[in-house]
Amino acid sequence: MGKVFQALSSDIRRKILAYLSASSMTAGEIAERFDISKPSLSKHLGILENAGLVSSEKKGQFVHYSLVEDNLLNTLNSFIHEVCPCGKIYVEESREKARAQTPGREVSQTEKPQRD
Amino acid sequence: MGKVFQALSSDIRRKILAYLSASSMTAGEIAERFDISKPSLSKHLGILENAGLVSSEKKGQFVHYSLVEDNLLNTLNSFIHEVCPCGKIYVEESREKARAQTPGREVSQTEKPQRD
DNA sequence: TTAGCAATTAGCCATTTAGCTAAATATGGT
DNA sequence: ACCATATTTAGCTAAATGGCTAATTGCTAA
Repeated sequence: MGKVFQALSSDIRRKILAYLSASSMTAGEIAERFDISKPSLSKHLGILENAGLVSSEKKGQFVHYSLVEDNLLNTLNSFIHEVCPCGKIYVEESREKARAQTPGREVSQTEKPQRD
Repeated sequence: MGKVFQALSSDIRRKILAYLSASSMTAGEIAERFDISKPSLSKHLGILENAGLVSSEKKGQFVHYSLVEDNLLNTLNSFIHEVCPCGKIYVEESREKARAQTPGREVSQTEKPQRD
């Protein structure tokens, strides 16, 4: 778990994860998007992959990278349970109540994403 | 948000957060628990406080530290929505289905905590 | 007011991190 | 075989991190 948080501690690495959220990309495509040299980016991708947040597949001379969503979600979730094992349910219940009482007004970040 | 992840990237700082999850403590009490000098620990507490993950209150010659649960939950949640905005609902639905089909068997980390 | 304890700040050193350029390692096309 | 392209590895430097001890600040109590 330390490796995951270490990986997430860098601004550019979090941006890379967000950039990969919609689709897989080659190392080159990612490097174009961010103002950084290819070797530097390669190292970041290596760190993300080593943390299990990203997976790579070589296709010919290209390497395609994609997000491993499950690892991210599971790690953050298990961390939350480690650190705030008791308080979480009250926060959740509070938000549910707020949602129920003033529907459409509670638009916090923690609200469930809409169904398509 | 960068500050929060930076703070979370350290092993000992995550341990401190976990240690504070049950109750507030003075800097000295925390320092006793971890094999580290008081000045070093003080710096860690400063980083956690600066990130908004911990709050401090001076009482006489002691400084009491306590966890700020909300900031942690909100930051992680908003990050998740940033990085996996679309896939999350499918993961959730999948888990709900699994839970419905084999009640009592699905005990993953992402399951809701029990009501007292 | 002076002694003593809690906590933080200052100053120092070793290690790690993040960036770069140049070189090496594929792979594909001619 | 040979050259061009994609990516990673090597090797370097500057800056950040994390630890320590010693010194400082603030408070309590004798």
